[in-house]
Amino acid sequence: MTLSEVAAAAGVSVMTVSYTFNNPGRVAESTRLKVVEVAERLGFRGPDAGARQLRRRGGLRSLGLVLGESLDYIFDDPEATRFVAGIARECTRAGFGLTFLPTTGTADDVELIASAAVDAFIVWTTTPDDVSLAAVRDSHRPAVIHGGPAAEGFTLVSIDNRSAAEALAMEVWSGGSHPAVLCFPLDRSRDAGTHYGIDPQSVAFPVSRDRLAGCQDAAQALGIDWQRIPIIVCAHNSAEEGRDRVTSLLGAGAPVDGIVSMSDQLAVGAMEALKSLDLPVPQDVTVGGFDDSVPAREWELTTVHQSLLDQGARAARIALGVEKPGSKQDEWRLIRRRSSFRL
Amino acid sequence: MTLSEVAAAAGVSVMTVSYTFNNPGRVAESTRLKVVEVAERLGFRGPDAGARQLRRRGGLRSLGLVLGESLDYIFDDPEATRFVAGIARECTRAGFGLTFLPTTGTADDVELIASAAVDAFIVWTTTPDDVSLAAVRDSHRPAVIHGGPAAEGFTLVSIDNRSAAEALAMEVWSGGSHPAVLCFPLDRSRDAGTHYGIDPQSVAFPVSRDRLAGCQDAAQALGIDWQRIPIIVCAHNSAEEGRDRVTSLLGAGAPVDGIVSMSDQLAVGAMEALKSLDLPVPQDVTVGGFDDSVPAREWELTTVHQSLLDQGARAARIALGVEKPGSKQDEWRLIRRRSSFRL
DNA sequence: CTGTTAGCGCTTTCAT
DNA sequence: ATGAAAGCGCTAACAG
Repeated sequence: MTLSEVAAAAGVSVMTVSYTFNNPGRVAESTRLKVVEVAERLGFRGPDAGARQLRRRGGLRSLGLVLGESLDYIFDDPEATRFVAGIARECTRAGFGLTFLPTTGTADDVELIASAAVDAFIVWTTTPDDVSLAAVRDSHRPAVIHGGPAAEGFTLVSIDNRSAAEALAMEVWSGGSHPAVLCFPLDRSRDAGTHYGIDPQSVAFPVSRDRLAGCQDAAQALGIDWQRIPIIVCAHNSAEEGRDRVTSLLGAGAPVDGIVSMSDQLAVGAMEALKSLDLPVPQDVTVGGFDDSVPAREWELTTVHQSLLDQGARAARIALGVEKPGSKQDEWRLIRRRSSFRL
Repeated sequence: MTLSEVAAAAGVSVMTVSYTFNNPGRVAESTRLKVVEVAERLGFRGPDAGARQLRRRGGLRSLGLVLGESLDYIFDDPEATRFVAGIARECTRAGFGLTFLPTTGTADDVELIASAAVDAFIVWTTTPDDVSLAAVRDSHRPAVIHGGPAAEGFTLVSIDNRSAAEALAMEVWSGGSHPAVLCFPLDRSRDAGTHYGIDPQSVAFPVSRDRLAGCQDAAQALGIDWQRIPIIVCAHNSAEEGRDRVTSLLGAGAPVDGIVSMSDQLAVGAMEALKSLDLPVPQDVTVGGFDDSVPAREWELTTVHQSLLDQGARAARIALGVEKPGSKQDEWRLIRRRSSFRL
C-alpha cells in the first residue's frame, strides 16, 4: 500500500496525500478528510519509513546495540542492565530509538548488522575475532565498544580493568597466603572449571583477560607464584554459580583465604558458600568484587566502584556525536569494606 | 557518500560496487580489492539501509517496543525485564532487531513513533489517552498491546487481571476483617498515598484498574464495605516503597490483617515491614502478590502465577506475524503458599 | 565478469 | 490549494 494507490483511490495527486500526512495544514479540510477516510479504508500504513528517510536524508534516528550475549543474559545481569539504562537515557534525550541487535555467533550476524536500520553502533564487549565486529566496522557507521577489545575505528569506553583488578587483588590477597580468582568466562565456549596458571594473553574476552592480567600483576608484587592460584572460571555471572563453584572447590578441601571475584554477583555467591562452609569472612577468607552494586553494600563487600550507567550514557553520547571521544578512560576506585579487613 | 561516488572514484560501475558489498563472489577478486580499497579511503559507510530496504522491499527487520515509562524504570522492574527478554528471544529467532522507543509524554512522541524504522509495534501497558497509542494506530503497522488498554486495531496480550485479582483477594482476605490493597500507580502522575473507595473505572492505568476491580468484586463477595478498604498507592514497583508505605500506615496504628499486593515486589516490601513491626505473617497478617517471581518463592508468598516471558514471546510472535492473534487470554493460576494460611 | 536500464515510495521544488 | 517533474541511493532483471 503506497501513497500513490491512496491518491488514485481518493482521486487526488500523490502530493496531496503526502501533505495530508506530513503537513495537514496545507490541504483543504474537505480534501484532508477524504484522503484520511480512503487511507483508513485501504489500510494504508502511513509513509514508508525507509523511503522517507531516503528522501529526507534525515538518518534513521536509532542507535544500534550489538549484543554477543543472548538478550536474556544481558537482562539477567543487573550491571549490564545499568549500562543499557545509561544508553537509553541519552537516546530518550536525543529522540532516538535504541535497537538491540542480538547476534547469534553465526554468519547471519553480518546481515543483521549490515542491514540494521540504525545510525550508529555500540558494541557490548566481545572477542577480537567476532564477525559482528568486522560487520560493524564495514558498515562505516560511528561505533563505540564497551569493555573491549580496543579496535581500530572504534572508540573504547571502559575502565582500566587491569589496574583496577591489581588494586583489588593487592587489597584482598595481602596478608594471606592462599589466593584464588573467581573468573568470568574466558571465551565464547563459556567452559567452566578451575584452572591454574592461565596466561592472560590467551584469554579471548578482553574484560576477563585484563582483570586476570591485573591479578597476575598483584601476585607478582606479593611474591605469590601465579601457577599456584586457582582460577575458578564460571560460565555465567550469577551468585548461584559463584556459590556452587566455591562450595565444590573449598568443600573438597582446597585451602583458600582470599578470593578476588570479577563481579559482586559472583563474590556474593562466594560469601554465601563460605557461610555454609563455616568459614567466616573476613577472618578465614577475604573477598573482593567488582561494580559496587547494591548487594555489595548489603554484604559489606570490598569492591571496585564503577558506574555502568555513566559508561552507557557516555558511549551513547559519543555514538550520537554529542560528545567527542576523548582519550581518558572511565573512572574507578577501590571501596574498602569489611570483607577484606584481614584481622 | 554513496555507491555511485565510490564507483566513480574506483572507475567501475555502480553495480560493481553494489555487488562488492552484497554479492562479492560475483566480482573479480582484483576488482573487489580495488573497490574495497577505494571505499575504505573515502570512508564509505556501506549501502544506505533505508535505500536498500526501499528497493528490496524486505521490511526494516526490527520490532518496535513503545515504552511509556522511562527505560530506567523498565529495567528496574524484574518482571518487565522478563517480558522484554521474551520479546528478544523471538526477535533473535527471526533475525530481527528490537527497537526501544522511549516516549516522553510530549508531542515529540508522535514523530518518534511515526518515523520509527520498525515493521511492527509492541506497546507496553499505558493509558487509553496516550498520544503514542494514537501514533501507533495511525502508522497502520501491526501492533500488540501488553496489559491494556484493549483498543481497536490492537491485539491484546494479557491475563485476565480482574479475575486473577479477585481470586487472590478471596484467598488473602477471607477469614480476616481488615483488608488492604497495595496498589500500582493510578495514572501518569504517579501520585502516591492511601485512598479509600476508589472507583476502579476512574483509574487510568488498565492493569491497576482491572486488579482494583477484582479486589472490589472480592470485597463484595465477602461482604466487606469497599469504602473501608485502604488502597495504598505506590509511585513505583519496588520492595522499598512497599515497605515504607506499609510501615507508615500500620505504624500509625491502622488495623490491617490481609494485604493484597499488585506485585511480588511490593508484597515482599510489605512482609519486610510486617517483620519490623512484629506482626507475624500469616498469623497476624496474610499477604498475597502477583507474578510468582523468585522472591515470592523465597518468602513463601501466595501469588498469582503468570509468565511475562511467555507473554513477551507471544506478543512478539503476533507482531511478527508468526502467530495468529487468537482470542484466548494468557494463563494465570493462584499459587497458595504460607503467607495466606489463615491460622 | 561487468554494465545498462528501470523504478522502489517518497518529498522537494517549482509551477499552476 | 493542488499538481508535475525530478531524483534521493539502491538493486533486480537483463544484457553484453
